[in-house]
Amino acid sequence: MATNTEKKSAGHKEQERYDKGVETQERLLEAADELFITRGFDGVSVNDVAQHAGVAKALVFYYFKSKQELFDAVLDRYYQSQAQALMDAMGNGARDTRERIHAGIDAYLDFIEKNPGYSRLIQREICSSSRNLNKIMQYMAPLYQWGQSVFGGLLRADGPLSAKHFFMTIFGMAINYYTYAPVLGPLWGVDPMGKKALAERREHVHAMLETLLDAYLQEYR
Amino acid sequence: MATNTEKKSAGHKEQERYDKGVETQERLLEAADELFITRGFDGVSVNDVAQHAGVAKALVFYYFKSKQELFDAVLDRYYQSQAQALMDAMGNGARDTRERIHAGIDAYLDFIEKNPGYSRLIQREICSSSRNLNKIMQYMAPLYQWGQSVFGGLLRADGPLSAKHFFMTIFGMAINYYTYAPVLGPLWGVDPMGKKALAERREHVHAMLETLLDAYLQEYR
Amino acid sequence: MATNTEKKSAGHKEQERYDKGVETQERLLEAADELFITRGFDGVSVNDVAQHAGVAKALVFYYFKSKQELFDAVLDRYYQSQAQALMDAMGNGARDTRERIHAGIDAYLDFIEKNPGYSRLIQREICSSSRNLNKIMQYMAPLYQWGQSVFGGLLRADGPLSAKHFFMTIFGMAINYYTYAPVLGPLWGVDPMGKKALAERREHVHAMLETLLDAYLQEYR
Amino acid sequence: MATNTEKKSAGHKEQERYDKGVETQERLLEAADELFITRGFDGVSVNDVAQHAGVAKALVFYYFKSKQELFDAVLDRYYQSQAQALMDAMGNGARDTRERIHAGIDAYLDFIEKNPGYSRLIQREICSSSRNLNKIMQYMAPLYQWGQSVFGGLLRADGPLSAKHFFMTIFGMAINYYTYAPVLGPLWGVDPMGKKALAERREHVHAMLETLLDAYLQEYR
DNA sequence: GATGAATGAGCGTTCATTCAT
DNA sequence: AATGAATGAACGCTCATTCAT
Repeated sequence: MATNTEKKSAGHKEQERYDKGVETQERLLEAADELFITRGFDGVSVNDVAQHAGVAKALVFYYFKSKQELFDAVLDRYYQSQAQALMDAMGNGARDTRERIHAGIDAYLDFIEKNPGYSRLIQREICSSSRNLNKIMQYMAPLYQWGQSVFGGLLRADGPLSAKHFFMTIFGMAINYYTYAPVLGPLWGVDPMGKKALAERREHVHAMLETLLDAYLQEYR
Repeated sequence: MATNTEKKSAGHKEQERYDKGVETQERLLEAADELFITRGFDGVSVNDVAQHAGVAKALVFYYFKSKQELFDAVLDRYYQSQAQALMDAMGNGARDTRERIHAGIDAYLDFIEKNPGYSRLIQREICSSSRNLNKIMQYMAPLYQWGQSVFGGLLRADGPLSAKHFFMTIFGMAINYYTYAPVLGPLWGVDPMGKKALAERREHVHAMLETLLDAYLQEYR
Repeated sequence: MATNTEKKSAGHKEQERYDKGVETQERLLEAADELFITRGFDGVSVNDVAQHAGVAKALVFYYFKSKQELFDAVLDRYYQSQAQALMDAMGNGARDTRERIHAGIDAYLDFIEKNPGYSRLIQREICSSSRNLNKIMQYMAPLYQWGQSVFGGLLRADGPLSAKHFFMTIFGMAINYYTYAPVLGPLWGVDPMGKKALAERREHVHAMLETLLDAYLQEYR
Repeated sequence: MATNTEKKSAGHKEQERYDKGVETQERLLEAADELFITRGFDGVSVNDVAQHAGVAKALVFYYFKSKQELFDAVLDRYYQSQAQALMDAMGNGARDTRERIHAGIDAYLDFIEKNPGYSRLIQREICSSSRNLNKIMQYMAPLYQWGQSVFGGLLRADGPLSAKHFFMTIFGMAINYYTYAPVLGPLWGVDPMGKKALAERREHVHAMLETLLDAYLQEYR
């Protein structure tokens, strides 16, 4: 089966054949990505995806054995190719706690700005509870671990001022702007995802963060 | 709308039938509410709603001429019957700014805790951009206005420390805990919607708020 | 719901509405019957059935919640409306054993001749093992009981000359002619389901039966 | 067919490839055989067959230009390689009529016991009338001829006691036990295809046969 | 006000088959 | 000889919606 003996060392013809499948699969993922993000799992039909990718509907099932698996593949692609890079950026450097926190938030904001669709996709799935819950846990886990790694040692584990509440507060503060962006446009009269607006928001978040850190992490300044 | 416009008095037969109709419509709304909240617009069929309400499917179209209109009606019911009450609570009293802010946040948290489904429903719709955008604007507008009314006079209108950013930060801080509740359960090992956990969260939010107000609204103490 | 108060005692208009559904369901069963018999479960599509009945495909699922249930309904209809009549005919009368046996075989042959399709349907399902096995058991059970009731007392329970082997032999002798009828036509050059041929076959079976009874049930002559 | 037509000798590479092809085709037939027998033509997909054989789906169409032709090939393989052997066994020996009949039945029972799947496959096709009718004729023809050769000279050609009825009776008596085997298991509480049960059944058939021969072929004892 | 009957369009999925390599 | 890629048609089934009563 995979013996592949002597095949004349390939040449570009061979290459073409091999690439064809991969390329098609990639095109399907791309199409699925765009559609799932804007309309959600139930709002997208397999036909939509196939048409958007310019292939026959049956091909979707040739590459992904079900619609659900295609959806998972879209999520996994994000998770694997980019969330990892995010964690790397958050973790590296041996700076002090304050710097690590600011760096971590920056890395996370970088990630959201680069993948606004992914954030919304995840957010929507969370609102639908149950289904895909473990996929979301997979997404949250590294973020939460980062939160524990920076706040865990400084704040108590329970109560209103515990590390976990702190983390959720900062997380919400950071992500909600992007979630609500489509509404903020008409409301504020500016493009909230424009370069200038994003920089301004980032500055705001860092300022808030600094204030809170001043208040609760004084000793680690 | 619910003003019950007398209908020629009619005799008790008429009255009975009229009441029955109102009651049926109410039952349909109730059923739609429950289902749309947990599964979203595309995840619920008209049949589901009718069955859940215990009436014939065709009745859905008798009372709401399409599925979309039923969905809108669910949203409107919330908006009209409850969001208004929320705004009232936020606005009333002539206390000083700090108190008004804390009172406003409390009123909003009360509302979310009482209608956790609605929050998620709205959040999900926001993630789907475009569709129902004006419905969401309708939801956001009074909140945003409240934000302007308390922060507008104290902070400048633009830049990283403007009122609008402040509002979004507090809003995100407050709502995100509830949005992520389904994930926090497994992650934290406690029921995040339990009485004790909710009280703790509320206390946390007020503490964060106090800290930020201390830093940025000193002069209005 | 089922209160149905005062509906003007129906009249033919009411009657029409009621009949419409029953009639359509009946037409679907009729169509399914014809098709399943000639082509088997897997050889017939729901679309085929609907088209054959002259209704929309979706109606099939309105009346029968799956293709399998439609199939079962076809089988049940036979079983209930006719197999019962068969058993009645086989059981009644207080004649002696020989007469009861001949009468039973006659009743069975009557049944097969009247429902040649059903026999073949059952036969085919038997060849496909497993699936629908209990449906077939349901069909066989009364026949087998009859066999036991007439042979059980006269022959031993085990061994080559036991009642159960005797029953299977007579059963096979009787039914196989009808199963193979489509082949016998070309082979014999006559219509094996023609009136004359059927009478001849029946006479043959009785003759064989008589011979076997002479040999094994002498004492009960 | 399997005469292995030398193909220019070619060197071992050629030979290898040729053998591999034959072997693959054989493996496909084997897989198709198993599947068609248990699930019927419509219950098996080309994909099933290919997977069961461990080869690519497209190969099925390389060796058998359609699914139907693969099905026919399965039937033909049985007919050619085994039905012939059956006929040989039935025909050979120049013993007297009685012995030839018993020997013929034994050979047929041997065949059924060795190929229980084939019998059911044929039986199922018979129940589906029309389709594949000539394939079935091919199967029946030699059996029928054997029947004519042993009974034809002794009994009249027409009427209830004619050779053809006699043949059908014995044929049905013999084959039906095997056809109904899946039902007899639950019904009798024993494995009807177990060694002991088969021997018992065979003894029964010979006993019945003997009784009938005693009655109708006395003069040829 | 309320229902059962009916439908066409679409759903996710599988089919047998073709083709370039 | 053998394969992966590709497809159009069909599969069983559900959908939102209409209509006569």
